Amino acid sequence: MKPEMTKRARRKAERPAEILDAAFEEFVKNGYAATRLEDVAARANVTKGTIYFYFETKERVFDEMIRHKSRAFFPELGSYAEELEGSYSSRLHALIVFVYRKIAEDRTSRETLRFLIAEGSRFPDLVDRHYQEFVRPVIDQFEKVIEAGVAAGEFRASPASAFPEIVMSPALLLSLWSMLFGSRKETDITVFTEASIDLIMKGLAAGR
Amino acid sequence: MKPEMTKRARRKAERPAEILDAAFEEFVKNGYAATRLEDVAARANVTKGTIYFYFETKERVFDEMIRHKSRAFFPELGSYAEELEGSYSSRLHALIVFVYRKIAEDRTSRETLRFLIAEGSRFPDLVDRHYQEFVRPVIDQFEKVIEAGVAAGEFRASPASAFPEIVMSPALLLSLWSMLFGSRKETDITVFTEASIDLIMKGLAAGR
Amino acid sequence: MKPEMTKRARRKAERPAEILDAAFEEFVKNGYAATRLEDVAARANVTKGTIYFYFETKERVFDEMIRHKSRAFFPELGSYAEELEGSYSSRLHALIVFVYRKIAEDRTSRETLRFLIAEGSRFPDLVDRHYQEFVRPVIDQFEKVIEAGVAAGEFRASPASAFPEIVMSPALLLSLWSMLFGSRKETDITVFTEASIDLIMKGLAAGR
Amino acid sequence: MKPEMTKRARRKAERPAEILDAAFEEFVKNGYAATRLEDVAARANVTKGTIYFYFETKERVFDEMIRHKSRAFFPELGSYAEELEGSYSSRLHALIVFVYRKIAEDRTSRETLRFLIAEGSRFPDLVDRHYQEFVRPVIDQFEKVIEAGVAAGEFRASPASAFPEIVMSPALLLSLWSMLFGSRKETDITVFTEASIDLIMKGLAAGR
DNA sequence: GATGAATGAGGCTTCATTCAT
DNA sequence: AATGAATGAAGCCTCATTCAT
Repeated sequence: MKPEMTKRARRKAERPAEILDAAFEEFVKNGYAATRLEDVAARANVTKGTIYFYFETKERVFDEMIRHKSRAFFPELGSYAEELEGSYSSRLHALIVFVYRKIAEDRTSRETLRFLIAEGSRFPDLVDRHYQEFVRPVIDQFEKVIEAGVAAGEFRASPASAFPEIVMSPALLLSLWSMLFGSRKETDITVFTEASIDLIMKGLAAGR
Repeated sequence: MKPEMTKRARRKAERPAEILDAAFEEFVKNGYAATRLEDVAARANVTKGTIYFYFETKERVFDEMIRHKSRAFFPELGSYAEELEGSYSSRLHALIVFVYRKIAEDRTSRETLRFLIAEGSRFPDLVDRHYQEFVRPVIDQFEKVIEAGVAAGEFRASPASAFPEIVMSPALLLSLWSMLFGSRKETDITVFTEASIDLIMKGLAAGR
Repeated sequence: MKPEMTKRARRKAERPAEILDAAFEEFVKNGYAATRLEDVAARANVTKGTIYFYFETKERVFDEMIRHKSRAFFPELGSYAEELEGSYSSRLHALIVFVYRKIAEDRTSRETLRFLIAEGSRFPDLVDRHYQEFVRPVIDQFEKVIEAGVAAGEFRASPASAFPEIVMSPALLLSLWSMLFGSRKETDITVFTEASIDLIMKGLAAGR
Repeated sequence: MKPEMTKRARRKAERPAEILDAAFEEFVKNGYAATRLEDVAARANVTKGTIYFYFETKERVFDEMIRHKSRAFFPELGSYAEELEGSYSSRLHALIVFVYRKIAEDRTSRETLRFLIAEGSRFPDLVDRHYQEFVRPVIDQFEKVIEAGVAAGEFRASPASAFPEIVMSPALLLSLWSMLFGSRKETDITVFTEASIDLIMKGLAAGR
């Protein structure tokens, strides 16, 4: 009768992801506490009961949603820097651009960051996991490239080497800016990115 | 019996601030939606009804709490840069230190930033106001100093001049870090500050 | 300083009545339960506390308000019919006009009737009192005139004599109409009155 | 276990009516503002939440309750007079008896009238609707019969013809009487009805 | 698997009432 | 006499969660 009802099995397999995608949108819109599971259900075209068939509680929905959205996030991350070639400053440049793409430009990661900031105290495990899986590895990548660059005489032995995350701080600023002022303050991402990379590179560069 | 229960008038004048201070703590702990006004009342040593004597709704309590906490925040801000003397790089240095002190080290401003991120969509006016009163003025200060420094030949004409806020991005990173990972990742603020300033200054410095 | 504050004593003596007048207006506007004593106070230009200085409870305010408004209502009632002269039909005519004036045209009595209907079950004493002081006496007046008229051969011995209040039913209808449909259905009171009296008189008149 | 707990579907279809019936009783007992939805729920053997599953607000419950109770009220009304035969005075007689039955004797309609009087200002739409659906049609019926009767020479061209509702005023008086004085003043409805009809008929009758 | 009616704890808000000043 | 800050009981409404179908 209903053509879209043909592959029931297929639907069934997709349901959880559909629910989590709907949950993402609703949680983005209202935050954790103010989101009603009923609205999540409506957006996913199921009923409240169905959500409880797949997830035990609202907290669980939120937690799984974050996992779901983070899943295919930085899979290539661990090895990205190793594939880079050329001068260390060009490698660092590539790495920063990579981070910008992930952090500042992508809506999902921006909203995930917002979730961590807003609901972190309610979901400390989430924060831990993100630190270990995403933040720490990224910092490590930066650290390696910078240290190697210093060793190679490309970068000076600046005190900033002790805080490699500084080089990604403009990306976070951009992310925050669009999170907070979104429509209010338009920023040309490309130009901003190049400007910040230019500043960082000059800041790190060895004298002469 | 209770010595602090002296003057009714004095209490009345203090009550709103007491309530807003209590509200700050509770909202910090649970976020807007998950905070119960009853807990705010208990923390302020009043009853629920008293809160409603001073504030119309929970939203209003939140809004006024933010105003209250922001009030004496950047009063000297507009004129700070003008009082600075010496080379432009030393002025910029002083300005960055000033911002660090305000943004990265102060718990109140950190949590206010968290509120803006977490509840901004529910309180768009708040975000507007903070942009106009705090963010824009700070950016303007940076812009003036940098432009003057460029004109004086102290700083190079870098593309970063178009985005003066970049120079405060490490401060925001630090603020975010302590917001998110607080206990998990201790950072030596002083060292971090100096490291980031060193990086920024070198990045802006005129060649030769 | 404030000229209206001169005669404090005078104010004091008038306060209760001012409060009750204000209460009347507010109770008319919202009904008993939905009226806030605070609004009554505001309308009377006093504060809530003052109301409690004069009246024990909200119920008491309502009760006294009704008494206050009913006080000078039918003082002449008991003796009105006795002062009438002429034919019984002219006396009845005068009596009906008198009732119309009191019941159908006067806002205070109309709203009092509404109070009795709306809040009667909460204030049974009020209803009792009004029945004994106003309704019963009026009916008795009608009864006397009608009986005398029948005895005199002016009116026929109709079964309606057993229910003298029937002759005032059009007045109540009019009162109800304006209570309910007020603006919706304008009725020319004078014409309506004369029409209903004409009908009643003809209905009571002795044949031939 | 509980035999009445049979079919879920059947319950679902019945619930709203059960709730509205319970609401009627509670609103009758206390009036709109003083009625607690919790008591309505208890009377309907459901919980508070269930009421909100079917109705959006307390106002909505009240509004729908009135609709529910008025629904099968005057369905035959529009055509009743047309089915009447015989002399116009016998038709009018039948019509008045019909109205008595509906208005003065029926508890539901009496309490509905009380609601309109008591809560009319809070629910102006309700008053409008009742005027258009019930009051106006009834008046129109009377008007037609009286005019035809006048044209046929059965009734005189009295000024009361301009206010046909006068003929139902005794019925409203009776309704009011039982609303207000209920137990206090017992009236024999049948006798009262006949007495008032006798009066009205004589009042309208053509001379000779 | 999915539904959606039903539950009930819990939070926001109101307001009659009190009482120190 | 009058004030108005403070109280706290009570009611409306929401929504996560359950469960019979």
